[in-house]
Amino acid sequence: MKQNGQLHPIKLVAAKTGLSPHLIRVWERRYGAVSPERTDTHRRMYSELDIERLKLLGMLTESGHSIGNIATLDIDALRALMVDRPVPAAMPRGEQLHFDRREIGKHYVDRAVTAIADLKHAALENALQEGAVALGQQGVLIHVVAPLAEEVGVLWQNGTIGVAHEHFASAIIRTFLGNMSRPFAPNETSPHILTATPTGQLHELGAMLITAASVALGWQATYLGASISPVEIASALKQKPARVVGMSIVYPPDDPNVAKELRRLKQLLPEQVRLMVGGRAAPSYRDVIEDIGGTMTGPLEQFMACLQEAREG
Amino acid sequence: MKQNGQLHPIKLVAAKTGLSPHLIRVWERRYGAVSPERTDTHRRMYSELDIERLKLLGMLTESGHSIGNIATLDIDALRALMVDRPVPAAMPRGEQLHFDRREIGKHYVDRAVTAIADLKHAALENALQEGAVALGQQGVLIHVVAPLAEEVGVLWQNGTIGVAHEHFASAIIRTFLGNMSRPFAPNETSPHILTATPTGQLHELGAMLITAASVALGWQATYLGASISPVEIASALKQKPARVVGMSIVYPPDDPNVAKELRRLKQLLPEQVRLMVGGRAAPSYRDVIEDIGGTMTGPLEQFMACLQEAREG
DNA sequence: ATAAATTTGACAAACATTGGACAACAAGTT
DNA sequence: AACTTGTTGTCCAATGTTTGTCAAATTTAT
Repeated sequence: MKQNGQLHPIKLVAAKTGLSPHLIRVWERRYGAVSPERTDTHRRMYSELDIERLKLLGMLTESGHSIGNIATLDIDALRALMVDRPVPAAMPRGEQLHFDRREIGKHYVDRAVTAIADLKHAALENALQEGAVALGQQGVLIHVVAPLAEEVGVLWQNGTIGVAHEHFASAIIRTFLGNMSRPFAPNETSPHILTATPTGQLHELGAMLITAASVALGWQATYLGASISPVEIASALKQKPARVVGMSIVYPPDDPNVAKELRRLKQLLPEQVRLMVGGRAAPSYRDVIEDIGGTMTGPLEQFMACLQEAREG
Repeated sequence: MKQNGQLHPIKLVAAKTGLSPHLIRVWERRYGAVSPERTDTHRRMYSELDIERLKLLGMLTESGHSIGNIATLDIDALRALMVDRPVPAAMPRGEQLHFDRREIGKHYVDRAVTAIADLKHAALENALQEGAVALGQQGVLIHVVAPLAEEVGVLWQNGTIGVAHEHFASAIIRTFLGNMSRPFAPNETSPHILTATPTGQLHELGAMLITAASVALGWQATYLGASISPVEIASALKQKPARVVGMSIVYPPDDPNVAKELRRLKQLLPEQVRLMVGGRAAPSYRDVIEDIGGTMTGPLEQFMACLQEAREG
């Protein structure tokens, strides 16, 4: 560690924290937010820790906390609050909509990732729930859950988090998606879709995402799960006459078995049933998919667009 | 599981819940929906629990409930409403009490099995939900979900239903269990338990059952998932100091690997952490479990009894 | 000398609070 | 149809509090 941490003058601190020197002094005077050292000529000199503190305070006030209430909390309490902070509402409202929804989504993804790393059940759920409030049902799927799923996959593969974290996250995300996929009004008229993924069970999240997305668009979705054979799907189709079969392929980017299964599936499907394949790895199978008359969709957004279109067609 | 006694100003609450500050105040004035603390200058300060309440109220009114009717319900009732479907059709009320709880459970299991065979999402959910109403949280776990999980396993192995049905059922049961394992009130004092299963991902349900059961008994449970290595568990224990590690072993009745893993686990566990192993296949490993000083529990009921006892010990 | 920091007091903008008023809507009644 | 009655979200005005910014006077750096 740092035995004799560098001390920094206020101007530098202001630059690093994005706060004005004025403000920093006022926070000190009024609320005792920090207590910097002084030179023998009364100049403030801030430690790294002070800077960290001020940065946190800046972000937290930005997102709605009032400075008077948090100024004296210790640094761990501040960090704890960061986990639950909502998206800064400070922007002029008009712009907020213009602002990329992806930006807002990122905020919640960050929160979710932190929660996962800390194994914080409630915090993860809150992040998702508040994301749903901020972005709407469809928005949270596209801009929070989908990127989060990928992020978790990445972090897992590069070892930043363990399997336990990954499963912990999956369980909670699945519950969240499951709640979303609850059939709303049992509306007889709305079209059906069957969802599944041909690949291993690890990648169920993709299929559940598709399911939730379908429900959000007003379809009646039946989720068949992972590692489903074409025969199973065909037989399920007899019980649930669906207009579309949606599949998600997330991982193996080039598996000849998957290609084979897709062809097989097409043979077993009735004529009028449309096949839509999405998920991260879908592009790798573009040729096969087009060959058998299916629709390849990339990111979730595109899948939803296709689904929307299929509804009229 | 907010350990934070922090209070939040109305602005922040508004951002987190998506309600306007106006509306929050009006709900308080007219219906007593929340009773926030006040600062010495009369400003409202909301607890995490208040926020949770308001979030739920917001979502429920959004989906059609009238605020006047739900404003004063307690938080558990609100959560129950979130999961509620319109149709509470049921059993003959009068006889209900006389029956053995197992008998009643059977009724719901039957309904659930039918729903699974027909791929009826709503019907399956209703069966579970109504089972929970009739038998209570613990009762539904012991007498409905646990037997149902076994039944599905059997039907699947003998080919009566396909993988698709099995996965379909798993997804919905998991969501149901996930909703049950939602951490309740921020209760700092309740003990922690980590749950997992060492075997393949197919048998997650067992572990989730244990998790839900623990929560029903007032524990704070962290679900780590399936195929978790001893190392993972030990490392998770550093983040979440738990008193008990609960494992579920459902399937391979005699796997030397599992035995090895269990021994390994014991080595890595701190002294005071207790190990409890349940699930269908647990008895096959009785020797190992006793050897390493763990507790073997058979059916879910027994697991819950042990957990109860461990709470005092 | 010019630029930057410090302290103090002052101020305006943003934010909260209370209480009342109002429009939109749904349901039941005449 | 017209009229009541009740519910619910929004808005206004008057008052008070919190917070960011500024100016003035003074001291310190370059």
